[in-house]
Amino acid sequence: MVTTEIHLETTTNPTTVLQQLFNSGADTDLVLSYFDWSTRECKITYTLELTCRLLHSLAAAKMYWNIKNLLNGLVKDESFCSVSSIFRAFSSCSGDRLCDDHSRVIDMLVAAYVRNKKPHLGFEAFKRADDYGLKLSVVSCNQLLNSLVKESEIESVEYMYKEIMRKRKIELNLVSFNIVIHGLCKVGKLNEASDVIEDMKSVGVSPDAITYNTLIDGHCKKGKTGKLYRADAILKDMVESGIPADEFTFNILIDGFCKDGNILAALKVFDEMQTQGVKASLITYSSLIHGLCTYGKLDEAIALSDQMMCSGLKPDIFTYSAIIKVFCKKKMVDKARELFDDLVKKGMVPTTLMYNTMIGGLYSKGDTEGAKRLKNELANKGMKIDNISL
DNA sequence: ATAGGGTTAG
Repeated sequence: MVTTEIHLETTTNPTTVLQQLFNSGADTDLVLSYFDWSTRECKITYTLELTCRLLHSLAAAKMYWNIKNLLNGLVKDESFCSVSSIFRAFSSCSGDRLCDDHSRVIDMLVAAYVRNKKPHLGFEAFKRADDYGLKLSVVSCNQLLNSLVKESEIESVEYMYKEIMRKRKIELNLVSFNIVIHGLCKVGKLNEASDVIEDMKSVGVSPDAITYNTLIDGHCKKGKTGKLYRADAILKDMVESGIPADEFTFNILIDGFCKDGNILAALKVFDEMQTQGVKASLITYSSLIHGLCTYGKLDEAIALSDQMMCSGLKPDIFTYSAIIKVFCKKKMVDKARELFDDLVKKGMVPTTLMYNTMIGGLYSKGDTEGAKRLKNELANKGMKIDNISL
């Protein structure tokens, strides 16, 4: 049995105690206990250097859960430590060169920024990690890329992608490529997205259904004339590569054709979907019902919503919204009102747009009283009608 | 998983 004796000089300064603990080679568990206890009881904030020294010890001891907690605290208070100060503290607290343990802490720092909704700081950390020769993991990179896509920070996504591909130290995987392609499609950079598909193939990563679906959706949502033609061509590529269209593919195409005003084509895809044994979902029905409503095919829309109910699907807020719109447009306001009450009863919260639709429907039927009641209800929730349209 | 895991549709 090994016993470590620690000789502490009589002192009341927690910083001195912590330093002595480090220098005496105390167990990381013990150092952490003292760090936590003194932070809590003495309300002390240690210097970034000491904190980083602790983080490094924790990494060496593989105490990752503790690192995660500590980093969460650091990241929440960004006035206390900038990204650059953290890196500086790391290089000054370690005598030797930065090692794998440092990489791991910095990797977890990036993940902490993402968790705390600060992707721009994660991006800064990504750049600095490279300056300091630290290697991030593909998991943290993907988390960062994904949060940058969500924030529509596509320039940063492109920068990261290009740097990683140029330096070839981090090996991107299928998910990484899919995230980058999604980001590019989101801002309409469809050619760049296709280039990424070529890149991934050249490094031996094969596109999957998500890759193709993302690109197809990109073409449906962007581009003017012939956009569905291009989407169709990608679908052909997809199937030829041995990847069959799935639920996402069909839904993307159906919505694409509906938004393009080509209801017949959308219905054809809907048929094909069923022929191939892919089950229609709430998303399928809400796209179609919405499309049919927009182009005045109200009876078909109602028939489809009946079909949906019969298939055992329970409408959600999106499908309710589409069906209510259909009934209002058909001046079957009682039926619409019934559904409106129904969804509220089920605990769903109507959107302002749905109130607008209902109020518009009631007015067009001459039910001024009913319209006023709903208007008041809306006002009581602090919401406002903008424009009433059907 | 040495911690941790990310992507597509209304």
